[in-house]
Amino acid sequence: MKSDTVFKRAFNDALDLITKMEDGEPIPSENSLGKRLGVSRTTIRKVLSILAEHGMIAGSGRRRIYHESRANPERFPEDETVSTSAQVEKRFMEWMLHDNPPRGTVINELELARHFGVATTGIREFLNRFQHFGLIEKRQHGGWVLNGFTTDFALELFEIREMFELRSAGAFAEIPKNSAIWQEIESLRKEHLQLLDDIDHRYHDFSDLDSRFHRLINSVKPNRFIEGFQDVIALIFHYHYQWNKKDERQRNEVAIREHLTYIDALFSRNASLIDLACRAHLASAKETLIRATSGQEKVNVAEHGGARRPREH
Amino acid sequence: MKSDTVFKRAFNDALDLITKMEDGEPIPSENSLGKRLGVSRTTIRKVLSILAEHGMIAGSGRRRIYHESRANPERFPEDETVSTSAQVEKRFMEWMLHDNPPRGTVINELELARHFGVATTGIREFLNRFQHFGLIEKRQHGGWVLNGFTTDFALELFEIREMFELRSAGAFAEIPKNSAIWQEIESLRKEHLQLLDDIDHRYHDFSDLDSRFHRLINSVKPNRFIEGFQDVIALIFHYHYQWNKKDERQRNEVAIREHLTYIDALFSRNASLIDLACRAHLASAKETLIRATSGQEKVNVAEHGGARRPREH
DNA sequence: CCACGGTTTATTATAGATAAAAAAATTCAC
DNA sequence: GTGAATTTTTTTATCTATAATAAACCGTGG
Repeated sequence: MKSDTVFKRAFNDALDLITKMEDGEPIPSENSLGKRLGVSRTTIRKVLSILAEHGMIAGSGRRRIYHESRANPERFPEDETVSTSAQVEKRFMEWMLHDNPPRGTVINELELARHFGVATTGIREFLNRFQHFGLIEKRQHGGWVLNGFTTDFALELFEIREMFELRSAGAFAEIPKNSAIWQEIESLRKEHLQLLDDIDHRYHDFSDLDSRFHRLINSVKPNRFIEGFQDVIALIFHYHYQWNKKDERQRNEVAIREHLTYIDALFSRNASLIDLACRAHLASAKETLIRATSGQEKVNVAEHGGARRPREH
Repeated sequence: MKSDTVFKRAFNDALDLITKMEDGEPIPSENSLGKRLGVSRTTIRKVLSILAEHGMIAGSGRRRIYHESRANPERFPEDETVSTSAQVEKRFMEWMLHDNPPRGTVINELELARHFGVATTGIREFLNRFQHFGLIEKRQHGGWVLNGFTTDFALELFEIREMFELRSAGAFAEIPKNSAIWQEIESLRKEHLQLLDDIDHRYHDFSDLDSRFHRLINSVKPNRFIEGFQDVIALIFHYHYQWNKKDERQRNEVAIREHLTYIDALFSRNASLIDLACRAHLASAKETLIRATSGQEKVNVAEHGGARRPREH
């Protein structure tokens, strides 16, 4: 059965919205609410009907008004507002990056499902999507093995990341000054400065900004495979930032400054300056990630190759 | 319910194996048969018991012998020996490359499932795995859209392919002469020559050789993301070769000769020679693929970017 | 007429169940 | 006591079912 997480999140959001209104103020139309909260009208109607049951909405049809009441219904807990698949991703990544299970660990679908409190279908679906992130691998007769969040992983990830980003950043040298992209860069630059200004309180906002910045750079010459790879990067870093609290403020501040240098280099439209700034930033990001890995040694090539799943055809 | 395709293929294979035996010859042990056919003993036992029912095997336990009989049991049809997921892949790729549905076509799971004669789960699982091949994309509220097998696709594919392969091929200049890899290359070279020798009859064997050749090149400096990308390449070409029969013999002959030049360049361990041969071959492969695409124009960047699924976090 | 609420239909996300296949444990015969 | 066969247990592949959600359709009051 599909979970009603969409409804629950919408309900919470609607509650926040509605309690800001004046007593007696008319409720916006179902369509506009739907658009505002990013859900369908079906869901909005469900939310409204519950709200009405609680006596927070009076009237019906076109004549609905907010009715301030002491009966303040409870918000749904945050956990229940995220979809099963998102839950699985979160729990899995936490296990992976936090508990750091050794490479070679085999993954048991049923066990994981029970552990995460979801059906096996959810696990399977996740594993399939997650496959190309390089942290797990299919075995010949079904089943999955962990590759582990190792130094190898970080090195291979960054080899590709550097290739892709140097290619994209390099393209900036050729972009005419009147291109719209420069404004986007400039506005990101401002965001960086704002964040830096309040770094002591907002340092955890960097993860998202980082992802948007690198995506923007790689979007100048769109390539779906590079964009797909950005998803890998974003996922790894998203969870890595969440977990690795050590020196977080400090690390993020350094990274912001590197970004600013990088942005200046882009504006200069000088190919070698760009190249330098790009390499410098990526090298430092690599360092940070590698320090967080389990540092297991590289397996020899033969075993590595042999473990690969033979394609079927 | 899991399908018994493994059993059926094993049965067919066992039939082939057993009918080559002499009357009265003892049957190999269950373990060795299992190893030989690549299935578990459980499956072998099932096969043997059916074979015994047909009177092709006499005796039991350690004393099983082949008993030639006129009761020649029928092989299972080939269709029933491929797993559901493999079936889905095949049918989907055929639809994609052959019927060439226009980009933007939305994919209906239930409809596809009925059309392919499988449960929706099979379709979902395929779509999830297939996502990163760049031919389909997730929409915001669930559902999938086709990106289409377009010229754009081919161009983006080859941009990455070239990046990766130049990186790997370049590494050959540094490999010491006594490395084991040179023997592997040499043996592939011989296979190329053999194929060329009998090109009129065996030209369709090139697809597999091609894939093995490029995988070998990219295996010198192992990187899981590059290996993953080889899967994309292999899949596209596998089906492309199957479908595009036009000038097939001719095209493959040309490609083989390019490979031979490429191999000679590798043996030379001269970086610029290698670079040249690699580029030449990839350019010609790109040409071939592009001619097969539907040639739809590139969509503008804004729309392209906008269609991307926003990550949740 | 047209934007909005009411109603119906289509589609997906996810649970749950089960046979097939693999793996492990046990027994047997020489 | 060893290699093979038998039995049991574990795990996956795959189907079916259904609530949640989105989307389409429809009538009506201003």
